Amino acid sequence: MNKEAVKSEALPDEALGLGQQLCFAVYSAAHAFNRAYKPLLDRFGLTYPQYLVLLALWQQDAMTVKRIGEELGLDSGTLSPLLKRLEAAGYVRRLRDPADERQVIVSLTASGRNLKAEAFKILAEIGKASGCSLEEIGELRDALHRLAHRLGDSLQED
Amino acid sequence: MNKEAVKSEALPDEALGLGQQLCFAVYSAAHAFNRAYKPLLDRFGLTYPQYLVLLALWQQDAMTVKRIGEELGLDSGTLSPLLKRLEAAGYVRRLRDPADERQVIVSLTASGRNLKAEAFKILAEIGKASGCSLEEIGELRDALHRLAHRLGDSLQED
DNA sequence: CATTATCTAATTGCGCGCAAATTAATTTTG
DNA sequence: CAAAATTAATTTGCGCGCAATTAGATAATG
Repeated sequence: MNKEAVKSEALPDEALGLGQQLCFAVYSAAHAFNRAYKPLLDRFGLTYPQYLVLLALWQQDAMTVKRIGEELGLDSGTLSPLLKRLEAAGYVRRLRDPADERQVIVSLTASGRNLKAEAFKILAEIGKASGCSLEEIGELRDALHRLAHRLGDSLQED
Repeated sequence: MNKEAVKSEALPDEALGLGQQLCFAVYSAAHAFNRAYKPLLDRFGLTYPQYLVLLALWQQDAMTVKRIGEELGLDSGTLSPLLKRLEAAGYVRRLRDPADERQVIVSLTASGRNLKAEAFKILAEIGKASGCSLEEIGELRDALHRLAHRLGDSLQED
């Protein structure tokens, strides 16, 4: 009776180890980024998800809540209160679209636009902390995007 | 006046794009894993972080809250209520260590141990959804672990 | 041996992240 | 054009994740 015959899944016990799991590596790296960004963003009274919204708006200003949600992969239940806090902090404005009153258009304020210059410094600091070359960053990033898309696609197929 | 002279940071505007950022790729992949695991874990009444605790306990049973926190990178503020829910679900027991009453030892119940067999199936499903070869998974995982450690180290140095 | 310091969990408060329900506006349709 | 269906955003409820505080136990110190 060999090993293969005993375990039909062909997965050894160690396969369940935390350190073996890709999902846990991603989970840990996400938290590590959060912790690394925190002291850099605290100065501006921003959280990391709020910073992501600003990144999206610096790329393309005046988006609807739905559009921002598509960019970040978040729903309005998450974004509505987050955007209110960003507005209270003075970085964005929220205005109903006169052409379609269901929609809310989120736009940067002058203060929000000014923050973009600081973002380059933050990016440089994080880049240094990550200790990755630009090539390494590019490869990792693309591999993760492919992974996320495949995981997302697999949800539809059920 | 060439481009380099204009921008002292030497970082082009596109560098701030969401799609360019490694941190956002990690953030998105983490959420994608969460969403992929959700339907698989719902059957057992588990959340993804609770599943991670079980992974840790299958590897090494009867750990203190502090030890589990070191394994997962979480503090007692997160773990205390999470472990109470895991106990209420019948998967673990929480007992004060008689030798040191400050510590709480978390152990698997029979029900928690039995779940390990299901975890192999979950792992196989996620592995399929990820669409990664074992080599690819290994490389990505190791690259992310190195990244997380470097980001964590950089917090000490300030 | 009593005081102080340290350590472990638990608790509180706040901001995500998501499901589900709600409200209001627009579009589709019969 | 009126009724029904769809859409966008908000709200509610719950579980992380983390900072800060608290309570209780142990260790270190004078």
